[in-house]
Amino acid sequence: MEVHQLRYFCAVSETGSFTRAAEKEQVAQPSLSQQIMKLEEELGVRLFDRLGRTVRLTGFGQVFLPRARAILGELKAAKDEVAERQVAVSGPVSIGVIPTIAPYFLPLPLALFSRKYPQASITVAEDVTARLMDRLRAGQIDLAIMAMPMRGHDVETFNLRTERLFAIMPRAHRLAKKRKVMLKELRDQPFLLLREDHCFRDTAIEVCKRARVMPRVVFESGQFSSILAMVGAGLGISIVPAMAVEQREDCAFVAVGDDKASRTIGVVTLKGRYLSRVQHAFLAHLHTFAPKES
Amino acid sequence: MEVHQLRYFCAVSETGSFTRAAEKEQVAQPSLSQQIMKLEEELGVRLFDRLGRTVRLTGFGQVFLPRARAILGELKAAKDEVAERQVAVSGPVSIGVIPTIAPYFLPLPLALFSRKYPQASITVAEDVTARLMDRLRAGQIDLAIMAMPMRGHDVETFNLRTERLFAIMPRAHRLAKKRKVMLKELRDQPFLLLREDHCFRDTAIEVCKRARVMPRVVFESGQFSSILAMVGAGLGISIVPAMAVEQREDCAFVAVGDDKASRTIGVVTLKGRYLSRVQHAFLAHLHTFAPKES
DNA sequence: GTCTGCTATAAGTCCAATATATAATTGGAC
DNA sequence: GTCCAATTATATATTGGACTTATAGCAGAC
Repeated sequence: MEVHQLRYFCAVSETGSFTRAAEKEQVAQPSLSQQIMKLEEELGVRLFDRLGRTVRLTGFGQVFLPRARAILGELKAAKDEVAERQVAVSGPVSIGVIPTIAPYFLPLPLALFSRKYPQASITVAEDVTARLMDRLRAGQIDLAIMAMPMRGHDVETFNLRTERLFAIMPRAHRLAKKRKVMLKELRDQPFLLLREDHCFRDTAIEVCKRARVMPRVVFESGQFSSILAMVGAGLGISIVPAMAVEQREDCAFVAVGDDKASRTIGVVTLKGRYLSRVQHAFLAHLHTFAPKES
Repeated sequence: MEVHQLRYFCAVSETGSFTRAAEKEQVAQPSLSQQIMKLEEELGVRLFDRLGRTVRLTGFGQVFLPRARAILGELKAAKDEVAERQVAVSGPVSIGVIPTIAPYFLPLPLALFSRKYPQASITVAEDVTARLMDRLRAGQIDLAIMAMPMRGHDVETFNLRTERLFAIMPRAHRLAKKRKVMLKELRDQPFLLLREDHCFRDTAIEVCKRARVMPRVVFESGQFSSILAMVGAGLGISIVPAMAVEQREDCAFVAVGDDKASRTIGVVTLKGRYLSRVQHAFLAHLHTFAPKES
């Protein structure tokens, strides 16, 4: 049973004639006759009574006609819906962000995009890098915002921004008034760091290592705000990226002067993943937050 | 958009692999790949993400899948319904009968058929010959039972039975005691006849003409029972076919002795008209009431 | 690196839908 | 009855498209 057979059948039903149906369907009459016969053969019943001058539906034809029409209608509807979704910048966008970026970077781009495309429904999943990558590969999220570089032959990335690191210490700390601090000056200070699965912990430890400093960890948390509060309480010091810097009564932020004491964040997508119109639009939107390429 | 493309699409969705889908659909994998690509091209979107080892539906694919499944399901349902109607001796049978046959002949065959095929639903249209033929040609009735012969290149007929005619007169009539009567003996009798559009009126007049008798009509009706009552009341005499003969206090029935004083009834179907299983069964059932062919 | 498993591409085959031409049938005019 | 117009069915040839086989390309495992 083929689609064109159904089309021909409906055309004959409507015109009441093989000849006129053939004209309507832009096909030679014998071809149409054959296809109708083939359909009748497959169904095992005659669909039309050929009464010389005129052609009329049999009882079976009358039963089959509405179904054939429904099927043709649904074929068109299916096609239309896809086309509709294609032109409309609407539908779901699912993004993943690591916790050390989400609260600082995301609000603005998200708000701007939502205002530009009110039809888009964005879902944000906040999770650590490893699990975000799992979700990305599983197709659960369309893109992820995380720390760069992210290597892997199955992903594509671009950078959003690179930010300096800041040492954070209690107001009363001896280094608190400096405009800049070198990491080696922080040697032997008690460190407050993120938990192990957070990638910024690795970043912090990495830059320390580079400065020949082995941080002594006295507190671990899943978010900067806890760390800030603890530092403010005098528990120790820490390192945070620029975007986590905020005005606080109890804390002082001092730029880290070491070379390469920075974090780069960027966007990761799965290579070969087809993105819908909205998803693509969101990606393009994020691109506007990226540094100009020269 | 072709049916097999939808089948392939669903198969890939279910198996998550072009190769396994090809096996399932009994087709070479490249062919299946081509058809999927063709479908994607027609829709203008990618339906699958090809991610090396695995294949996954895109957002569009997820939208399209339920619709594709529905369409395939309805194709099958349409086919099944036709097949169902084909094997089952059930459904509508619409027959037409002239009023001078209906009450006498029809009850028995109808009852027997209904008992044999309880699923069949028979509709009887009682009307005069001309209008029955219109209905037959319009496809409103499947067959008609009427007086033979019925000529016409677009119909097929067979005879059911030939019956003698009977003169009907009041008990007190001078001819009432005879076993046989010739039409010429009825000359000058007041005649009660059916109305003009009833064919048995023509039959009666025809046999009279043959006997050189011009009936003087004093009453016309649409049914024999009225005529019988009037004859019983002494209004005059009439002629009826054998099947209309019944025991009555007030009437006497005397066989008409003239040659060819008979009526033949038969079944008419439209040539080239397709009959469903039940309709055919009813036709065959009527055949069992026909005289044996030698 | 090699091997395996998967999809895409290439080239050729073959069937089925199509077109053209014509026969067969019917309906209507005469 | 014959003849003509209209319609569908049949015959034959063509062609387009789905199919096959073979192979390339690519990712992942080892």
